[in-house]
Amino acid sequence: MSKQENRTYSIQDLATEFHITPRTLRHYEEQGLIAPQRQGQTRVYSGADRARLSWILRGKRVGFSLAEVGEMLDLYDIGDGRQTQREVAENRCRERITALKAQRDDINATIVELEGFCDLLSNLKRCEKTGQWVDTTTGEIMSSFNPE
Amino acid sequence: MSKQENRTYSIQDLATEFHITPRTLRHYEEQGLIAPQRQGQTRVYSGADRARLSWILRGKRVGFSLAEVGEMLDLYDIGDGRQTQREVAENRCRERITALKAQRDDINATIVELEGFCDLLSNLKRCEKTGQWVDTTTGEIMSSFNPE
DNA sequence: GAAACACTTGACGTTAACGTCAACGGAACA
DNA sequence: TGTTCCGTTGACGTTAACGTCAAGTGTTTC
Repeated sequence: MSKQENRTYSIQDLATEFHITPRTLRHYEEQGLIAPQRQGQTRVYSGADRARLSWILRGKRVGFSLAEVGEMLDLYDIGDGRQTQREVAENRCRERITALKAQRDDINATIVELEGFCDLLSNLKRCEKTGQWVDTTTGEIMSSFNPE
Repeated sequence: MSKQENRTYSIQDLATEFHITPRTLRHYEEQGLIAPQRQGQTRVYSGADRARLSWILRGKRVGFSLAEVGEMLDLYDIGDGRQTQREVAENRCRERITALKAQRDDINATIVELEGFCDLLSNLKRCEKTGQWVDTTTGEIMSSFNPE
């Protein structure tokens, strides 16, 4: 059904693909974020491991700590737990969503502000009159400059 | 023109308002992110300092390091520099915007996925058939569970 | 069968972003 | 005038997330 159901990956395979180092993968394993099979001593990663890694890295990109990523992954695993466990998981999950939305708002605000500043830089003509840069959050003047 | 043009703030004022510690403010000063006036030894923060702090903290919330925040603030200050300086600033700025948009995409994807998982938790009935949780990024099965 | 690889496990080093503590200074008040 | 608050400057401690060795174990390759 899937494209390649049971492919496996070496530590270097995943490291190269996701632009990280083998050390990083071992570190994630030490932290209990991922647990590949072994062939003797050598780690063998499955497709599910790869998906987990992808999740971990995206979690990192959005600002989660490894501990937080671990907690989120645990939530998935709790999916098959008892009713109360599931409710706890759902609440933690919704909290995260709320936090992420707030973070998205911060990012949007920053983008707007930086774009405004960029436009101001690329086209000073339109701002010769004011020559001031005002923070959109507080309405305070952060700095001023003199157009030529 | 502004509401309260020339108010000042003590280190504790700002610490309390922004839910940080005085130590943090001193640290930001050590890193050259902010430079309040002095009355003798004591730091006296202006409205502009407050705006700067607000910017710093939002930068942190969106995932900037202190060094990156410092660089961004420098860009603002370069606004009044020479033409070439300004072009450099604008490029760096646009790079940042691109990165922020990518980050926003990551956040949106994470929100979608978490919301899907939340819904799955809160209403298992609809998933009794599959009982599997699939990563949206890779299409790989991350875990499975048994509905009651 | 020796060399070259890829992988392993320690274990110590590093950087960022503060926390924490000691020791001190000046105003304000009982 | 002594204590109680802010505030200050060192300076060392801490945590997270790896980096960076060293030293050893298999496997393929010439």
